[in-house]
Amino acid sequence: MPTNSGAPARASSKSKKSGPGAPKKARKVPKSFKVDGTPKKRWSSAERADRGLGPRKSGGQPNRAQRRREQFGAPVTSAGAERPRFDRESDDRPARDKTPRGDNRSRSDERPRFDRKTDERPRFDRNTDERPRFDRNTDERPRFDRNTDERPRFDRKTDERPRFDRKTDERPRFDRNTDERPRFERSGDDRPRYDRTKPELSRQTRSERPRHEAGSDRWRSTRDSRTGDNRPADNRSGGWRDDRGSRDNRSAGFSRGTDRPARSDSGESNADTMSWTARELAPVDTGAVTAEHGFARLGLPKPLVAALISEGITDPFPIQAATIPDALAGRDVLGRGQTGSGKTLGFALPMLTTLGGPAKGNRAPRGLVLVPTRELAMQVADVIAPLAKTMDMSVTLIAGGMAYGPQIRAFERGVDVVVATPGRLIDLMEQGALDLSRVEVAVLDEADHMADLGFMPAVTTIMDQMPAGGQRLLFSATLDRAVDRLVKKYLDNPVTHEVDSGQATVSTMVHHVVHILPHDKNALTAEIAGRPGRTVIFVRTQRGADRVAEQLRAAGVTAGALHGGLTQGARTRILAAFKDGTVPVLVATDVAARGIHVDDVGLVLQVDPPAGPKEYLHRAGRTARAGGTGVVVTLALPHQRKELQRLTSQAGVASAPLEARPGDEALARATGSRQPSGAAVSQADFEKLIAPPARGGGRPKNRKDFGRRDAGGYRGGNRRGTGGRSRG
DNA sequence: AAAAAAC
Repeated sequence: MPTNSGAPARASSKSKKSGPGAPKKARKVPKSFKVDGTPKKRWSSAERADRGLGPRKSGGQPNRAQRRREQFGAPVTSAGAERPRFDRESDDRPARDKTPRGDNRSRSDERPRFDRKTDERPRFDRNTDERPRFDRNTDERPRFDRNTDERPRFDRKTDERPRFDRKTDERPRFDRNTDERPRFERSGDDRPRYDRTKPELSRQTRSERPRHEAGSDRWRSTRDSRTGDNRPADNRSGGWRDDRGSRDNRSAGFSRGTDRPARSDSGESNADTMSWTARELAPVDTGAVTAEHGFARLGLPKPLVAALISEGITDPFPIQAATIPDALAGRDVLGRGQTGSGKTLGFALPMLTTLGGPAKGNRAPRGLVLVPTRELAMQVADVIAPLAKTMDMSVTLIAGGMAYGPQIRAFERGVDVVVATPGRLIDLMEQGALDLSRVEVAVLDEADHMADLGFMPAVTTIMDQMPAGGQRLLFSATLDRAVDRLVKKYLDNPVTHEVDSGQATVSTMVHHVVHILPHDKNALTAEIAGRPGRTVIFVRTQRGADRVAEQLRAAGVTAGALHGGLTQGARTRILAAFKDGTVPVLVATDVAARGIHVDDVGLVLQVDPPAGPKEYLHRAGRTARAGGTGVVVTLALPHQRKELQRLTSQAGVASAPLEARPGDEALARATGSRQPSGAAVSQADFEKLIAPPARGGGRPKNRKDFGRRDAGGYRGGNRRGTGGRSRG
């Protein structure tokens, strides 16, 4: 040890020597005692007033011990002998007890501390104190006498109360043999709603299907519908797949429901789901396509090229030009292209071309696209479906939060391409509704994300169901070593295409880190969100999204929250309202960070820092898509500055930070920020804005999922949906 | 650590 006699090291304080002559460090001495052990003078408020001082600030408030002294008299007085424990000179505690307890304890040192071994708290003098005391050895508190106490007590060994044991659970209320409620049986599944011979049943809403204790929170979910928090109290990080192993877990409320009632709309049906139907293209004239056309030169068939032209897509983007030929050649491909650079078509076009057309005979899916979120699944399916249609192939969207019936029936009819999120796909696999044994082309979109800890088990489960040797295409804007395990296990001699010219983000994107003060955060958020044009705001948590959206509406900015804790219907509606401009500001968790394309998002505001450089790039990538321009603003509180410096530097977008207070002109020039109106957007008005969208031209057929009660025909189509939300 | 992925 260094012999720093001038400043005793922590270990050396074992030394008894701490008297007046000893070297002192201020922090080693309880601050309310002088170094010689006598207590410091503490001014009374009258004395403070005499000296022209105001009341004590919080740090100077008497602490508990001091208040007690004032109230009960002072066991600790200037006579040091009366508080022997705190007289360092005469302290006779065992040496090890005199080890300093760390600087953070110094404040409390002025108060009698409780030492389990040596404490003889004066305030509870054994001889005079009348209050019942608890002594571990002798106490025979009458009210808790073990022998005479009549109250039922809990004894781990003999207690008969039904307790929940994961393995041996025999809770009376869920007795397997006597319970009458319809029950999920893994084998011999007789769930009525999945009876494939009676498709009508599948169309029933969940609330109409036989099910467990409708409305029973214990059964349904641990979701807290008041706070909007869908997180179960436990098992938050265990991975949702793990919950699937035990039906008992589910019955005991360990599940993670997806049917949280919409906020402040608690009367609404739980079955607030999303529907999807393939978009259709206007008929195209394939005769107009020449072999000289950009996409045709890549080797794509005429119907596809014609369909692209009809969509206004005439020339391949670089990532498409790079990956399509290799993919058509049957190679496994790792494709990395900047956000908004056209990766979806980069895998969709070769996949459809390879599949060539509808299968003859067995029409189990031959193409599979796996994506991390439901919204992205819908978006990808929306891109692929019309293209597939031109080649007489069908595309099915398989994702949670949607009715089972259409998905199961789709497989009965025959499907060529499946676009799916992992959870529902596995669910259907386990039901036997889905056969992946004929998949020829499998795509992992956002592959690096699909390879992370939370998704990996589900992804491998699915990949393992597909025949080995099929073609695999992995795409992401941030395709890094995270996918190595997947590549090693499932890909064969893949070719990598990285089309970003070394640039992390597109050149049309401008990045600002804005240093702000904590109390300015809400005002600045509102000013930036109040800019004209579409804005996406990212926050870290679901509740943060709800909160920021609410605050923005209170400030007069029409903003809606999007996160995984909402019902799927609510998710779909708010995204639709954002896309059509009804709601110009979307406040989202990272559920919207990847892949989601909305035209003309002019600015991405990160109110909370992203989790990492990849998340930064993906969030930022919601703007400046397909050649457009965009601004990315990241707010940085003082304690986040370093972190953001590191993040932006790792993401390759570091730039000189701005400092801004509300009303800042430089910020206004950079972002278009402006003072919001201040006229709050009421909850009722907001809910009108996100009323069920008229998807697919608003044909009643497409709206049935918003009027879920119409199955029996006793109620008109979307009545319930609009009626429920448009009141008030 | 959070979010996301099923009912």
